[in-house]
Amino acid sequence: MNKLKLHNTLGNKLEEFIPINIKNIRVYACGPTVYNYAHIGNARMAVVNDLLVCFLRTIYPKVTYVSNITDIDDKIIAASEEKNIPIKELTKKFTDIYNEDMSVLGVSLPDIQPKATDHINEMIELTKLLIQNNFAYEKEGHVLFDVPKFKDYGSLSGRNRDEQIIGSRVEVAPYKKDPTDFVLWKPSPAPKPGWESPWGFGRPGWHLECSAMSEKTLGLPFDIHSGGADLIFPHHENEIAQTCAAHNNTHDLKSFAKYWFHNGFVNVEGEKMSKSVGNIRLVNELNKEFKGEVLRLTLLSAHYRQPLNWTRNIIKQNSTMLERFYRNLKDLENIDAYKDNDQIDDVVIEGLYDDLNTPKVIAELNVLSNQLSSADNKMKSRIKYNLLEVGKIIGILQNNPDTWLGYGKSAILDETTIERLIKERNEARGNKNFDLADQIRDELKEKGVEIEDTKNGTIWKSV
RNA sequence: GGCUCGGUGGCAGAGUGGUUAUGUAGGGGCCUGCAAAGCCUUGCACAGCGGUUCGAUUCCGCUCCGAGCCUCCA
Repeated sequence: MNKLKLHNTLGNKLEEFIPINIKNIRVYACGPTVYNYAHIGNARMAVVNDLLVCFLRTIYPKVTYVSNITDIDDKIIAASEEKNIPIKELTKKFTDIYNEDMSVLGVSLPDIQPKATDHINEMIELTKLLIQNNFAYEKEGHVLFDVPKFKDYGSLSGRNRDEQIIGSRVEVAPYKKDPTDFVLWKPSPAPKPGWESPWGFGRPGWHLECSAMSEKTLGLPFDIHSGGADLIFPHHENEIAQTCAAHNNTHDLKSFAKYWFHNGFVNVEGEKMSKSVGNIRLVNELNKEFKGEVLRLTLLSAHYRQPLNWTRNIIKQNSTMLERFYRNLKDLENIDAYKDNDQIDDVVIEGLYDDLNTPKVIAELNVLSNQLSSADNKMKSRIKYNLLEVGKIIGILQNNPDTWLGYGKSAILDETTIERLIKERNEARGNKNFDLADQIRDELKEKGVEIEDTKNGTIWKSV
């Protein structure tokens, strides 16, 4: 029996996943700040977590997946002012675009997608608790978390407070008692948006929302808390401090979430993706050029914790691979997907159990694909079963092969015309008039129709 | 400066103390009138230097190089 192992950032090692409550696995992923189009890095987080949740669902009867939308934040305020669009309108627009773009990549909506602005009260209550427990203090309209009081601060990211102060490159705000203290609540002078609170009109600090929303939607403790690797510090470190301190569980960091799951970064053509370099790859743009399934497979072509270097070349390679799988499925269209024990081959599925090793899984699918040429019908049936069932988990190969490959569909020519031309060409071939035959083929190619002569006759597809 | 994580064949990317990763690209061949697809076949690897070992790409140490975080960031 396979056991799921996941890398836990809290402890920094591979651990067997043991659910808190086997009847309901609870997962929280830090979602996007919605002030712009999502880029391929956002997509990696969404796809990896979608895979995690989808795989968990094959093991456990119920999984509750929560991923938030951050809809109040300095960058949003700045974007709203710059574009002169009300914040609500801006965040609604980019939330919708985010969900749409992700769905093209085969990412399902989370079960709950809470918004920060719907949880201001919870954040205020949490802040009150922290003040009450003497882990937070108010100064100049700010409420700050008193980091030195939290002994285990830094455990997640593996750094200690002193080193951090020495290495710090930022000026310390005058209202902070300690350089590492962070904001829970801050003043928000009009026209900036804000809410009434015991500490005056203001808005929450960034880290507070995820502490509030995860507790509200999932209860404490929950199983897995995830996000991009850059969130380890300070965001997740601060979340742990807030939640544990608010509940006086400062000696048990796992009283918040048991497993911390982080995906690696996406680089672009070997460089960090950043606005200054101008190499941000937006999902919205990529979706216009490539099939979502190709992008998804490309995102899963490296292990989720490894950096992924996003280049045109790897998209092309994965596209070719995916097309081959679909050709396999096309060749297998008259074979039923079936396997005696109704189980995915162990050698194939074990990669997923081993910290979601998708490159291993994909490699094993290729091994199966290579066996097709010499397979009998029983074997073919098994291979088809594996392709489809594993594809279901990792989010590929669920389309109709004909549709995916473009067989029998053309945007330019109508079917009758194509069939007539193919017939004329085959007549020409029969008469050994190959010049005419090739001429017809070229003509079709020009109109985006490619033909293949198979032993069952000529078939055509759009390219 | 501190804390992480890496350096595998043209490219991408797993893994392992001794045996083929896998894909893609390239070479050769088969099939085809020719294509396309398919099939067969074939190069090319484990940054460097030490150590442990019968044996290391895999473990340990050092060196070099790269990336991320420490400030908003997926």
